[in-house]
Amino acid sequence: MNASRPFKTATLADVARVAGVSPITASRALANPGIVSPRTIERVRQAVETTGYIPNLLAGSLKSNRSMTVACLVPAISVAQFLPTVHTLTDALAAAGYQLVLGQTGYVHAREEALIDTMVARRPDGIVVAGLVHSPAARQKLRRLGIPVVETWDLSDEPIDMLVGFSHQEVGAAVAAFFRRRGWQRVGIATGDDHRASLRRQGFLAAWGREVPVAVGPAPSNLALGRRALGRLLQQEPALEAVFCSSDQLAQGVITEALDRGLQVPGQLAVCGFGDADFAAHMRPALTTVQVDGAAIGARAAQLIIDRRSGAAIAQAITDIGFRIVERTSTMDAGPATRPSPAP
Amino acid sequence: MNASRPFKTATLADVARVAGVSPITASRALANPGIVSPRTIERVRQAVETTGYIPNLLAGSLKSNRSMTVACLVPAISVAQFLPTVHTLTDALAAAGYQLVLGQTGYVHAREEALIDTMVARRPDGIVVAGLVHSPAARQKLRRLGIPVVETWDLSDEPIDMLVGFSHQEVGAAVAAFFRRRGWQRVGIATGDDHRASLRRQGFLAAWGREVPVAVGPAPSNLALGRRALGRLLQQEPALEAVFCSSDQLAQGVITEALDRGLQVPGQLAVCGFGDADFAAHMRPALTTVQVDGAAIGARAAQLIIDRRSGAAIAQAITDIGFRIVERTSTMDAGPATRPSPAP
DNA sequence: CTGTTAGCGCATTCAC
DNA sequence: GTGAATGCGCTAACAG
Repeated sequence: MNASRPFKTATLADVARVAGVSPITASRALANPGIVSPRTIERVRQAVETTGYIPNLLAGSLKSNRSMTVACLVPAISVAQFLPTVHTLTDALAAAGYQLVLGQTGYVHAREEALIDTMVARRPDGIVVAGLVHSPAARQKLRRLGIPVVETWDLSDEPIDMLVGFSHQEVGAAVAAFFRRRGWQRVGIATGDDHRASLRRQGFLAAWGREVPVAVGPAPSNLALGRRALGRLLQQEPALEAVFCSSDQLAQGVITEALDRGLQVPGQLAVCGFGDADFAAHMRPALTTVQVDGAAIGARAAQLIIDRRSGAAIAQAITDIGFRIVERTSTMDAGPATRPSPAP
Repeated sequence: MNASRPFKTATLADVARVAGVSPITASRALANPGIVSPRTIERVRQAVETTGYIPNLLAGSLKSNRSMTVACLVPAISVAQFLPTVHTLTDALAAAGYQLVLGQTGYVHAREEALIDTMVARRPDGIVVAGLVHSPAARQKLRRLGIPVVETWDLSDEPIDMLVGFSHQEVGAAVAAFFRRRGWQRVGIATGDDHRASLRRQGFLAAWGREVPVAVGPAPSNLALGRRALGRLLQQEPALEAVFCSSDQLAQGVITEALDRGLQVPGQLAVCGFGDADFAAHMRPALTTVQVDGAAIGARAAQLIIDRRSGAAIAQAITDIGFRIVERTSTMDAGPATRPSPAP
């Protein structure tokens, strides 16, 4: 049965003794084989085997000041949006020997600060944040500490350190322009209440030029919230022609609710999502959405951290990864021409 | 600009000097305030403030042999199935001062072993695995090390240490019994190729008593794979009445494809998923599925690790968390009676 | 290519 | 209630 007390393992000193070398030679044989003779390496390798040695990275980190960990802060791991980023980040870092320490801020800014303190106490070699760090105190602290920080999934002129993201206002503006090109007049927004979704809404409204019906629900949004949102939008605007949703999950709910109410999508209602989730292209109707390469964000964030720690110069501290609108069935053939006369 | 070299922080010795006490007193004031005088605590607290001290948990861990980290191994973070477990686990552990270190095995058993080695090198106070650890070498190693291990989302008579899960064979058998009660004869299975999905399929087939059409796709499954799977099932059995899917995402694909082909769901085809994803109850038709309390698994796993490390006796090393079939619209009103004559 | 010395920052153990 | 000494396991820095 597994005990509650700490477990005892062979140390590097044990390995060195068995191999008949000094501890530092054993250390080098394992960490830096290039500068040790092949015969010594082999002896150490065998000693590792017989002793069942497992290195203690905690001890190594203390001396070398490199913990080989990277902290990753997300609002909640269940937010589908960030999954490809976390996935790729984890893999890319693991390939370079880093482990990812996960923290959830829960969309609460106060917790963000406390969480950063806890994370920093473990001396991560870098911190990757989904979104920007909002607490000024936390920003200042991170800047002073000089830990490599990558903020992601957003854009800012003054990141704490490095940034990989895109402009949510531009996303909103692009969707507004797209809706306008289609000739839709009566449009609405179904959105989560998180920071980035709000930016997209603002961008949309600024480009659109006048107020439109908005249904706001708590983040993270899902299909059920989308269904409710459409109900509220239709109350405000029974002749609704198009809806911009802050996530594909929300869009799926809007479409489900529309079809359930006998509204054709497309035809009577057009729907645009955000995120290009794996189901977006394959649902019926196929969902028009804003595609963001979340995996690329994770890969670039990992590279930035690794480069920074290896002393390489960072050519570009801010990367705008962009986005594009993927037009699919959910926004086709809808518009004033095909729109039946508005309900009373 | 953030530097690539290690950052320098005030140490506990600095705090002690500023507070005019010895380092160990400063340590106690922060970690064990109960045995230090209030005046001293206040002086130390102020010294922490002025120095900007951030404790180094790495150093503390080395001495105390408690890293206050827990390793969590999942096939891939993007597998929606485990998200509630990881979410709850992270939060429950954080509340007790533990941080979660995330690792992805990628459904590759060889990587599982290497990943466990890497994780163990950081001396976690516990390891939580989504699923069972399959590599015998890794099992043996973990057992010998005596680290608290919680295997989850599966059942076994001989867990490495502790276990919180349920029987996938029983799930399959329960769905088979459910299908039989409904009187369906021509049933099929759409499934991912991962271990647990295979167990559910086996359980289904054993209870069903004879072979049925099966469409297997790569894990993790999604909507697109579900669409393809239905196509293949219909090739094998054009008069298909009901499909058991290894995930709700897969089921969503099967339903989408069915509706797209003009098959009514329910009415002509019944579909049962697995997992009770957030969208299952709200999609149209509402999805009948197997509900598993993933958050409860995470909460119990956290509790087990915390109890074990605090020396508490573990009353129950194996917890069968169970499951239940949630009947919704997707399996209603379908059956031989309403089934049109089979296609040629 | 290998070894010696020293110390990372903290908490345990023992003393007072 | 506080302090001094010691060492957790490893690696940087310097020597040879």
